[in-house]
Amino acid sequence: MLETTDERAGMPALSAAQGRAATSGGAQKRRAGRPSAAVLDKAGITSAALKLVSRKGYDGLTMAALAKVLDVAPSALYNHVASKHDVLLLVEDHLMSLVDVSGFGGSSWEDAVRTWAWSYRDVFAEHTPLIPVIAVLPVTDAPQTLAMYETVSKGFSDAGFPQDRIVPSIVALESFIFGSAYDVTAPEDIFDAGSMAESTPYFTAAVRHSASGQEASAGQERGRPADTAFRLGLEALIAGFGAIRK
Amino acid sequence: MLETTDERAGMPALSAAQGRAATSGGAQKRRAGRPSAAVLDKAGITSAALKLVSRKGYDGLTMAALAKVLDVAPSALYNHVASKHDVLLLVEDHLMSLVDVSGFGGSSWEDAVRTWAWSYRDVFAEHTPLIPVIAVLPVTDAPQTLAMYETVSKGFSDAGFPQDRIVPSIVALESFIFGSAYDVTAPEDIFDAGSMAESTPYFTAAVRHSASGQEASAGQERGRPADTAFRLGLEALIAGFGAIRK
DNA sequence: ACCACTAAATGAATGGCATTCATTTAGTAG
DNA sequence: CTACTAAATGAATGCCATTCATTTAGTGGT
Repeated sequence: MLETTDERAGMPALSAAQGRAATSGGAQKRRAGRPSAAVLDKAGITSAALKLVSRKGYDGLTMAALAKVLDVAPSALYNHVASKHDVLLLVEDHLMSLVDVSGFGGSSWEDAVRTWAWSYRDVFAEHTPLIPVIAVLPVTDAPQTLAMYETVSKGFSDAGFPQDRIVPSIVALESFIFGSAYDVTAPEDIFDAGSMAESTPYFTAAVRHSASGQEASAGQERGRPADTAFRLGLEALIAGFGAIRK
Repeated sequence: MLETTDERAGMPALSAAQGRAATSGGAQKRRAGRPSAAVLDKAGITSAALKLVSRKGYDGLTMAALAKVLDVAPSALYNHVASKHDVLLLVEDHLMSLVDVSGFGGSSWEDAVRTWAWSYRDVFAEHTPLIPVIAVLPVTDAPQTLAMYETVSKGFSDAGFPQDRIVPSIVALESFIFGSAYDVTAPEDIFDAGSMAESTPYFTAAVRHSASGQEASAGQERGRPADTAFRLGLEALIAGFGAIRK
């Protein structure tokens, strides 16, 4: 009990506890005490948190704001999650189900990794504040995350990876993906040396030429500087790891 | 004025504004009003922040705690930095000077990159809360950071990299380094699937075999799981990027 | 020598935040 | 009927970054 309350359905995650704030104008407040029908559950909290994040960003994700969206007192949340960190874990695990692992099983190992890595990066580029949470998250209590690892592990195994290289390879790819997700959110002028440009001639020249290298792919899909760097690194990792297979 | 106050010396960064709290028992408080000799400066704030972090971690780095270490009222800090974020930038830039770029110029490009990447990862593994700050930090107001980029850019240029590939290559390496820094801090049992192990056979097997792969290097230098993954990824990137050179 | 200005400190707010606790009410097991 | 547990409210609590009015000290100009 206590943890199994909402894991039954798995996917839908948008079931109970909606509409009150939407249908009623949020007018008459609930009186104190347990309501006849439960207002909150983990699935509802998760989807409300996602809505809130997409509207207001992670700065706007406060327990108070979350409670307001759910038309509930902030303290009520603590009957369902132990802390704000818990809420972030719920969100994180939900996002993992959005990562595209469909290539494993169908496509070649190389193409499967490409599809997986790009979608993984894209998902978390929109949620970089979760990266410190994920990167250190024991997988135990994150079913979607575990499911992703299982699919990817099987893909590597089927591709002929020696057993003892599978986890390190995945970890290395993930590290690259997390770092690259930050890169997506960096400002365009991140490498503008400003007034110190004269004292850094090599760097300044390299930045200038990378910009002109970009012009070729202007208006293209995946043509931002962050995409160029990601593609370059990813292809190197795929080539390097591909050579490990027997 | 206003920004140039402490950039003069560059390296030492441990000069002014010390000892007051250490020598005097912190007994008699300073009376209000500007003191004859300035108590605070950026170098002092930076080194106090570093001390505080090493003693109490980043959770312990609060403006109040920092003020206490410096024997000053919290509001006094705001005469020297605009925000806590500013303090983090000072710390970040100082840490960049600890990254070992000495390989560029002496060693082969491969060895220089190895030295640089390992030390970069090691430094920030101890300071992961700064990663979200760095990854998105315009380089303009971070002199040490800029200096590092200059040295590395020159190393890549001298090694025969085409100009338009230098920045993307460095960015890709950095992304991998940042992600890998998190990995160092992950708990040992991060991949323990717990009760769900039966439903994830491929993943569970891979985790088991990666553990036994580790035993070989038990007690070794750079033998932790995070080190294995980092080496694997780094060597793949070096090999892949090395092929770009003309 | 005086005056205006700026720089650097104190100390007292301010508002936001996560979290806790006492209380109330509703279902449920014996 | 009676405990007990679950799920809500609402009123604290304590911490945190930041701001502001005030005080004092040095500095440049006349």
